[in-house]
Amino acid sequence: MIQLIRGFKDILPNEIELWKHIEQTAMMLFESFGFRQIRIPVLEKAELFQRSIGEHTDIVEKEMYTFPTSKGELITLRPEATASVVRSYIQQRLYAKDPIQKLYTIGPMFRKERPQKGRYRQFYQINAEAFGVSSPYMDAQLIFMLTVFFQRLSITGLKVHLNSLGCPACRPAFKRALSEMLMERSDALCSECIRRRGTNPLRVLDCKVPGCQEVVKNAPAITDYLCEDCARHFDEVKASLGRMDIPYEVSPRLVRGLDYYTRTAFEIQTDELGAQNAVAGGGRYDNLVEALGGPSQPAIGFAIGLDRLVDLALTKTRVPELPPDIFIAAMGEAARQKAFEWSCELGREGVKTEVDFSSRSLKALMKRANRLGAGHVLIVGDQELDQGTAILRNMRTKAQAQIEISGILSGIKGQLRAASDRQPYEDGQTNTPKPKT
RNA sequence: GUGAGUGUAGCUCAGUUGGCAGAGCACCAGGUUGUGGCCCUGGUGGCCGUGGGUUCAAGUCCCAUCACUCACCCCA
Repeated sequence: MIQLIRGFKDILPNEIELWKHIEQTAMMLFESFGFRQIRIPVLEKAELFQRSIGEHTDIVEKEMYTFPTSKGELITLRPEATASVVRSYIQQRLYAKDPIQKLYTIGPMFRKERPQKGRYRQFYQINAEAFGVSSPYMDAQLIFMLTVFFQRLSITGLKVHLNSLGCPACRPAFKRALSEMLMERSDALCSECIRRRGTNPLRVLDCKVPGCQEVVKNAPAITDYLCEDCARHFDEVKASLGRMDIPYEVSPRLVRGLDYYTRTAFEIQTDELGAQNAVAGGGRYDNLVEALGGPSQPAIGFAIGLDRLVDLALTKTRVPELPPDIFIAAMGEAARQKAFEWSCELGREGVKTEVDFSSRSLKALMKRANRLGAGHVLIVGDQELDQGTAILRNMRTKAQAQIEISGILSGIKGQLRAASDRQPYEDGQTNTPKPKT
């Protein structure tokens, strides 16, 4: 048997209803906030990610799927979406029409990590990026939008972690102070952190090795080193969140693994998913557009981890079920021929129809209709064809009605409409079993 | 990349000191000759992850390998 690749997975129809529900919720909400969808490629030049994410990040150092083309150019399966959206913003000159662009995108990302709960080598994200706005209101609005999103899905138990990473004006001073402090405490650091200390000292801050945490406890806080502008920005983000009653926690050791972040960084975490607790994360990247060869435009964005969100939503979010409106149970070849024609017509007209073309007993057909959760069954055999009528059974009330075969399609639609008027969409109190795949 | 755990029917799992591979659910059929769910009866379904070794005999013991799971690292 050929198996799928390690860390990859199939998402089966049973789960897709939930995925669609989540995606549609996001799209509707984000569009209410002025975001528009963009679709970007899954493959990009390796250089795009190296330059945006940063050479000394875990992602670039060891997690990217990178291949040479036949011409020898290195291309990479995107490990994240922001770089591509920025590339598109620049390449398509979206800024020329209007520097303010609010964009969202949904799709798979790829990172070659060891898989575990909530972490796959192909995983899905919803990304939102806002270009051309430097105001802290934008930061707060994005976070607000995220919290509304999770509320709509009835996801509870989330916590917003907030930090500011400063800017090129103030971060170096902090880095220096941190680096010096880490040098003094070399004895207590893990080997990984000793290596990182030189290349990317910020990363030592969120190391979970007990020894390192002990050291980090007494480390300087970046929020104490912010320059005046960054401090004011951070204060305004916090005040704005407060104004909208968004609870948050300032986490001075939240640094995030991508180099391009400036100022605001945030993560939305849960404690219900095991070790992989970040459901969404993002931050401001005011220098990235220019660094990748575009105009000097600020930007901020976030990514939602769909796989993890689906895990949470599995127990929390109600998804409307969509069982068939009607199942056609036909006995005998002549009846099956009719069933074929009617099911084609009903499907074309948007009536959710199931039919079984095999020659099985009525009992077996009824059983199948029941299992599929069909609201009605149309029963037709030689007797019915002779009489020019068929039987329409309401599976919930068990009521059966004769229905004329001439003009049967409009007859069926009328009956279904009447039944759903009497029994409007409720909160799933029917005893129809969940359809299986 | 590192560590631990688990691989037996479609699914969840039993399988004793090594001795004929099992249960529940699901599926199919019958009980009811043309009417679903509940009940009863029967049936289909297995390279016991794979390869090697020990043994008269291996699902069981040993070695290797692959896969999955969880955790570390890091993040969505």
